[in-house]
Amino acid sequence: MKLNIYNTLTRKKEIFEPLKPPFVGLYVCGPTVYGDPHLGHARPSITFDLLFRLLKALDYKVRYVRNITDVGHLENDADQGEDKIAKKAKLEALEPMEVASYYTNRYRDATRMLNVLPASIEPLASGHIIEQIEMVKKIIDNGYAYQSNGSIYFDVEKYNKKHLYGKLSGRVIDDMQEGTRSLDGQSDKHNSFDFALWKKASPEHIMRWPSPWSDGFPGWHMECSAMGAKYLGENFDIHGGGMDLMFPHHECEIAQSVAANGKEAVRYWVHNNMITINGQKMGKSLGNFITLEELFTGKHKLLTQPFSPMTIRFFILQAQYRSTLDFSNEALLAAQKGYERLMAAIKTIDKIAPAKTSTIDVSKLKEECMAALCDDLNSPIAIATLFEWVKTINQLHDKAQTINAEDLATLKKDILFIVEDLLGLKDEGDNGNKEIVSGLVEMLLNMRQEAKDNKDWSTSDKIRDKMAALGVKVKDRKDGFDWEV
RNA sequence: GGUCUGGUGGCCGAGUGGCUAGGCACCGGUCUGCAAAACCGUAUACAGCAGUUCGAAUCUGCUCCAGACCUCCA
Repeated sequence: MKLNIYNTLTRKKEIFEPLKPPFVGLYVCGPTVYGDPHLGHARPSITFDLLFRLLKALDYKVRYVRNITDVGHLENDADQGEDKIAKKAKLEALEPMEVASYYTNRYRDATRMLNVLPASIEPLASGHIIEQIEMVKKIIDNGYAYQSNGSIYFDVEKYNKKHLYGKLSGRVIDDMQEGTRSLDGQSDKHNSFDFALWKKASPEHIMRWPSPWSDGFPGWHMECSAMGAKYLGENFDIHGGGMDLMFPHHECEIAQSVAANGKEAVRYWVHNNMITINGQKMGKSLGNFITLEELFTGKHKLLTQPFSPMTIRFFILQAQYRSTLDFSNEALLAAQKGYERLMAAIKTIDKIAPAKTSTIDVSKLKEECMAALCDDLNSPIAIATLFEWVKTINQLHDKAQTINAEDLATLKKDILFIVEDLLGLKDEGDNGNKEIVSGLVEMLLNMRQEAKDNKDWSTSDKIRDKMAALGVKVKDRKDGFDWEV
């Protein structure tokens, strides 16, 4: 089965053909670590985790590179633009790397909870300064960058004469000139749309490295080009990220690669859409985001209850990655119920008694789910298919249909493969359910107490015996009961 | 202003020319001491207008509305 994937570059779904099968190079823009990971971050994490899992299931040997941006990401592109990490560090009186490490850990914790597989390589921008400097040198040597007050800028106009700047985002350079004319503080740049490859650090700037041009730091777009080339080669298969990165970030990456190496690096550009809240993009700059921790704990004014990591994952997978997905308590609650129903059905499989013959065709499950996922990661269709099987499983349990032992084994194997291995959904089980457990035990024992009060001894003994069998010891007292596991 | 998406039933969300996903919620029924679960069934929809077509949610045009990007954002 072949993967069909939407390529932003061509605005079409294309059959995926790796450059060097069976190897696949996948690069995805990770977070800039200056704040807590939020629901928006979960989207690309899960989307490309699904792609990673699917590619592996298709027997490709995948090298998945997901970077951590810990330097170079400016607040804006003007000369006075402040590095995001440095700014946060100043605010909290910390070493910049302290900030970066803290939020990197927070990000890793959150993605682990979402059952996102670790990337093959998770490089830090700050660990690849040399590679970035080397790439800037190449661009300068090829005549596509100029120096200005110790900073190096990419000469977009010159590049655009030979190549097409804007091919990914559909942007035209002449239009852009008008749109951004009003910004001040760009005296170092020849044109407003030129972007920084290397920035000279101001005296108070802490994060700085030596370079042939000045003590400074690399521009944001450099890191992905440099690290992608380092770990995946000058030519690789897939580059992913959020749609909001399409311009300027990814556009600049293309220009940098062409300017440095004479060819484009990426074959397939894949972009996930945004999560919205009340129809508006959820984003740090808009201040309307909900962090993942807030979701997991329910501590946010917009949340009526906590939502588990798997509920979030299921919620995101219920939409196709190229559509916007609107957040609401109602939608999350629906996702939670649906997820629970799916998990319950998987447990029910073990209770089905095999029959001599099957009235169902088990082979279709895996086939249809794989076909859906291979069609541009259509996880909603895969999930819809799963729910048809949830119904079938329940019917089998009710003996409205029959299944033989062999098919039953296949059914279980395939459904676990789709749900756990591909979609990455796992049973959250009893973790952290102590309150529920003790609540349940108390409730049972209170019921038993009522039975005892009514002298319904058979019931009360039955409850005690069954609970004992489950490992709950009941101790009667004069005025009630004690219990322990 | 430029570029680009999208508007599907109470909510979320698939679906690119006929066969009208799926989840959640609702309603009726079966089952059940009651409840829950499960099963069976019903209902509700394609922003508007015009056009193409035997036939359009799906194609074309226009209108309205919403959103994204054009400064940083996943």
